[in-house]
Amino acid sequence: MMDEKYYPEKIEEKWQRFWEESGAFEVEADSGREKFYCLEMLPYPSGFLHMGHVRNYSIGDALAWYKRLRGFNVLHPIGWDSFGQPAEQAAIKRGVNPREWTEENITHMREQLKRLGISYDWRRETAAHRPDYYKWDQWFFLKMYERGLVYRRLSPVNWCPNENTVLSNEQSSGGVCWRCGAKVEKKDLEQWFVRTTQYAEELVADMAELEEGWPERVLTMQRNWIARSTGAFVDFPVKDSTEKIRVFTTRVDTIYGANAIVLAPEHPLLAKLLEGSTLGADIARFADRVRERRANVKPDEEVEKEGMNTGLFATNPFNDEQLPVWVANYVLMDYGAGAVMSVPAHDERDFEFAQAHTLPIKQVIAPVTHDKEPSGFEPQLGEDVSTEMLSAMTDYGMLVNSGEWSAKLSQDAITEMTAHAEKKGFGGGAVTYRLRDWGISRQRFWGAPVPIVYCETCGIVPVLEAELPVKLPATAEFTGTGESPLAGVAEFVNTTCPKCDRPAKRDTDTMDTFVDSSWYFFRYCDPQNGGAPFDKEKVAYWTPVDQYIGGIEHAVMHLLYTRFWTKMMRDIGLISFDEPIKNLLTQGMVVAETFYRDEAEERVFYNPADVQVERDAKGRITSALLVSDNRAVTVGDIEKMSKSTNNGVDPNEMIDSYGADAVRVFTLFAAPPENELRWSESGIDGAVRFLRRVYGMIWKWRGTLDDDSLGGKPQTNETVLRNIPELRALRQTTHRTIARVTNDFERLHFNTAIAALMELMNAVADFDALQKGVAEAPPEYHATARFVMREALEAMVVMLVPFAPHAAEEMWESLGHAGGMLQSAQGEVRWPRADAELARREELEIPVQVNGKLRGRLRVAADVGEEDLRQAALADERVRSFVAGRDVVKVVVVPQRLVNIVVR
RNA sequence: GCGAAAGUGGUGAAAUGGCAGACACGCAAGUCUUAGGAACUUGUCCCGUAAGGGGUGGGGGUUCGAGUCCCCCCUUUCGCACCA
Repeated sequence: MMDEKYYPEKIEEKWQRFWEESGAFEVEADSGREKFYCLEMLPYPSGFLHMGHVRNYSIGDALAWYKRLRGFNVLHPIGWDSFGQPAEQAAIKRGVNPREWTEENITHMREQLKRLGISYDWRRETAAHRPDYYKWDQWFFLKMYERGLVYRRLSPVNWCPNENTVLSNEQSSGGVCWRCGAKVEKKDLEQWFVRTTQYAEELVADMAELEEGWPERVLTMQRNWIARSTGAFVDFPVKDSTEKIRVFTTRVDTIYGANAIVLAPEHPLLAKLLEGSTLGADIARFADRVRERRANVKPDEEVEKEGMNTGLFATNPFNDEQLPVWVANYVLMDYGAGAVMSVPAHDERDFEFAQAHTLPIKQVIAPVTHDKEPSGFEPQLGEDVSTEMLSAMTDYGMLVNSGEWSAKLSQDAITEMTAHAEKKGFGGGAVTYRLRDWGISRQRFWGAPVPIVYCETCGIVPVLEAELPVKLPATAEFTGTGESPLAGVAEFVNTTCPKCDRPAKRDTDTMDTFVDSSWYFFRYCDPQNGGAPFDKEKVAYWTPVDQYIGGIEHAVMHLLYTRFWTKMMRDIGLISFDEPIKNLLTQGMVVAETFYRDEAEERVFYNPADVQVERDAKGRITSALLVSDNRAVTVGDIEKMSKSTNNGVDPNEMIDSYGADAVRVFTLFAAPPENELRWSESGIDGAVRFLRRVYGMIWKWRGTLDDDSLGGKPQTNETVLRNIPELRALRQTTHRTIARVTNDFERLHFNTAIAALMELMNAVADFDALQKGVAEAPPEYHATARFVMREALEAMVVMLVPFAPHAAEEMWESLGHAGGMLQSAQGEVRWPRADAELARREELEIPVQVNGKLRGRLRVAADVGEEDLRQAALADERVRSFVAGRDVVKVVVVPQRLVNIVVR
């Protein structure tokens, strides 16, 4: 049955077949059992698994197995984020059909996942590009349309000139395309938007629920992205007009220091107010220039503040001062009110602007902290301080030069002045967010069609629910021009109006793929449902997700959208909680060494597999040779695995050489999951070595553990145990290891869990070596030894399942358990239980310090009392030599741990 | 510029305020051999023959005791970047 040698290929194939045939990982909702929903971020089917995927799924699988062995009903599904640009790029560049391309990729990647032996319930597999899935994207769109949560508007969109497509704000963050890095331009198009801002407040507030289970980093990023800001709005009446200019400010306390009102170049009032004025045309030109400049600005570039005086004046409602109205490039139309009051003395940007245009600077806040120097100038209250002030003073302080508000503190003034503005009707408190609504229209083919029809008589008409899905046509003409490909498919475009039945045209845009991924893990709970996105009861059982695992790159977009989607689903009555994901683990990147040569034209990178590294006596890398020509290559930086640096490794090749189990063990052992994982070929060798040692030990002992001929049935014999320390010691190690590994799993510290198993293996090997010397021992000894060994080996094998499931199943079977690890559990909890009594050390080694320095060690019984420990420490000969001739000031005794003698 | 996180052997790393470096990789010496990309044994933070001393980016502090807590600085990584 079991081979003497460890042949991963054979074992892995055997158990993968067994799992599949026995439906080992297929689960159903069962209200009688506690559930655990373990989820990994679904992959885009690019065609090939990379090491990042391997890491992601190895982490998830370890946890899923652990929870299963602890008796949980574990939902562990997978699917495909199969809409999106690469399929369409392939269509444009190589003329392949996106659907066929996608399906082939899925088939290939599914095989790769199966070779890794990840324990998915494959019956629940979903794919975004299939009509039975995207039907529900469209259904959600209609639901949101009914509730006014999606709307259409003409909007300057972020446009990637390289990929000819619209990008969301998030996707164009920093002014570059998130995927290809091209400079983003602006273009006006009719777009569909999801009103994410309607939930802005909740998206911030509910983060309190996530503090426990989400990385602080992710919460910070989301908070920064939403950027809730409280302040006030104030209306400034325009002189000689009935119009008012509204500004938003967080520092209404500085309003007496305003020297101008500054509008964004796109501000709608400009055109209105300057109608017929000669300046109007100049301003329009200025606005155009600013816009063009903005589109072409490089990510790190500092843009100089430019502005134009409009000649208009607005009245400060607090003091009736007439302020000039400017237009400037640094004011943004889509934040706050699109206009600001410029207070140069107390705002850095306004200060810079005032400097650039030699505007007066008036100080209205005086510093109150005495330990802080006023920022570089002596306050000359009431004067223009533009010559003295070297930088803006943005701290809170005491109001000066502010009429009746003078001498108040900033914080109080903000509250009172906001109330005043509200009472007088020219302002009030306001909260703004940086978060924008989510533009979901894409001029793309490979996505879910927007279920909307345009009728000449009825206007914008939603498709009837019964008519869903609006199916994508088989193909379209892929020109790559940025025009929606669907617009060229007459059979698709031409339809009839759902309301009046007359000829009408369909929306030819498709939805952002983040729509698909916003709710996919709800669909896993009920993937075949034809009448609803999912059954409410099934989802109520399985969700929320207990543990989500994926890359940090989704910290904002995906994870924010899915939080929004959850709240929307709650409000349409599908679910009853606020947050979809209880615990989030963001795994680090997989990185590797790079090797290169600088050739005449370019830098040529060589794959680490083709390079031989030389080391010195300390193990430091001294040089590297390319194996093929035996000449040196330069050792480069450690970088994320990528094509451009040619430092990637192919999971398939790794599995071929070492087996899936070893790949998984190494992946989890080499670093904690949040850290970068540095791929190392020798590291994976170590993983194989470890598995081989365990396997060899099982092979050696497997038959004899049940063998009655030597001393009878293996069993514990209390007398033997009491008298033979090595037997007690192995039991102790076994139970200590169980406690450690269990605890490590709860903290998701897989690397230390594996280290603990390695230690147990070392202890087992030592014990095994001892057995040579006790051949003549009495039968009771052997019976007990076998019992102790069985206990150690079985615990080790079960705890190894989450990391190396194939090898562990094989070894479990050879230890005499038929039917597989899960089946043989028969509803029992298979995970071993640590017996605290057995794990307890009998004797402790207590370090003794003198003035904090280690001076001796005491061997004492584990239950030694505090006073006895103190006496023993003081009596220790070595310790005494350090204490002699000095006064003992204090003796600190930490029970079970340490003694520190303080002397003078 | 703003914000966050992190700095520990040659490397990946470990350490509820209590023996710094577990477990591995690499390296060194050795054993065996069917000479391998095997297995096993031993050693491996630094200085020192040793006794001993030093050591967790640097500096200060709290404490009987600090890799761990607090303050300042340096470096690196990540996120945001005219958000009023």
